[in-house]
Amino acid sequence: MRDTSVSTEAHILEAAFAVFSQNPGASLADVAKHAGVGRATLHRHFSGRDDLIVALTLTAARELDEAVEEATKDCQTYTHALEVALGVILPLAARHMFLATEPAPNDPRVAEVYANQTRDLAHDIDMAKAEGAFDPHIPTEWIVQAYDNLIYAGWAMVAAGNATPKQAAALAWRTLTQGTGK
Amino acid sequence: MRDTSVSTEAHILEAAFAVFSQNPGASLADVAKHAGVGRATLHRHFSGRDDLIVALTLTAARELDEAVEEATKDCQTYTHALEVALGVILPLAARHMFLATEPAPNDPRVAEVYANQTRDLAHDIDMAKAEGAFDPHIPTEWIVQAYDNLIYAGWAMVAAGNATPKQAAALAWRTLTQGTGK
DNA sequence: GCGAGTCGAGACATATATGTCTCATGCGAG
DNA sequence: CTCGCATGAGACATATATGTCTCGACTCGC
Repeated sequence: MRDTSVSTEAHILEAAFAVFSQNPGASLADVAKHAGVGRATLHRHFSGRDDLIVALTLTAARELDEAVEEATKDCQTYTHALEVALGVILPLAARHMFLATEPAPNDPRVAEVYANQTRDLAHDIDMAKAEGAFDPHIPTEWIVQAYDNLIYAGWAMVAAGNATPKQAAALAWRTLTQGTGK
Repeated sequence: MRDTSVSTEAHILEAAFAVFSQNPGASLADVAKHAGVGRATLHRHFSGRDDLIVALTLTAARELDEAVEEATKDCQTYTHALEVALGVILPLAARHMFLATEPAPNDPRVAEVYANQTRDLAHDIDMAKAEGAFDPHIPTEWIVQAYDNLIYAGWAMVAAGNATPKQAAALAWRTLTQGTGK
């Protein structure tokens, strides 16, 4: 048996990230063409659009987890880990952010992934609160929202050519922790 | 001649805001049904989906402009005006935010509206910088992004039932100006 | 009451995305 | 070399949204 299956799936997923990032409404034919595979082949690996989106979501979550894990493994504090994580998440946003606007397939695995991400982030923020990084009177839910949306803002800055990923991450972290005041 | 045309258009636009807010991918048939109008009637007033989206965009922009104008007309400083504006924009976000994810029709009027909004906001922020509200070393483009995305974060808080619009607006403004630190 | 204009319902045609199927091809394992 | 398997190309059927058209009913101004 040839082992091309795995690599074909990977190619399709990679093409899907590229195509959907630029045009979230692209057709599966567009994805197949960009992947250099036949439309039928795409259907052999993913039963339909929803299935593909689910696979993309799980892949994106795994990429994020691995990148954050790798980057923060030597961090001494939760606060520093959150800052470092922001720096590695932001460049990946260009690949992943379209999933936020995509109509989410009603899949339990996707729901679990999102729930886990939010829960883990809330946990780390609570720990950082205990370290004194955040005002304990501010709801953790708000800091989660602000964290996510300032990452999005940073990605928009990079996309508009107004900052490098590093600069955007620094601005986002500074704004989250100290605001934009003097 | 009956004057029902204007009111019919208004009904359709209102229904479109309601329907698309909950499901950005809804069909025009859904909009017509929700408006209590025949599908053909919708096409008599709006040539197609793109035309409808353009009308929604222009309507939303006008609503925002009027609300902000009215709320800030007595403000003494640009800084205070930005804070007040944030408070009136946030509740409207529930109606308007789907337009941000909608594939934007390539219409010059829409482009002009967005350009004006960004330009005006950047101008007000520059003025507020001069008043000392923002660190002049931070790019105005970033503050624009942070302002917009913290509004979105506030709307998400409200949508999740974690805050009232007033509370969310206060959190967004506090975060923008002072961050979430102690 | 009358006519003009608008409306709701629905038939009809069209476009596009989607999903399935077939068949010849190419490539690697044995 | 030969067989097996995944593939590319493309035909085919289907579903859904879209856009146009017609027709009878309604309402308002006159």
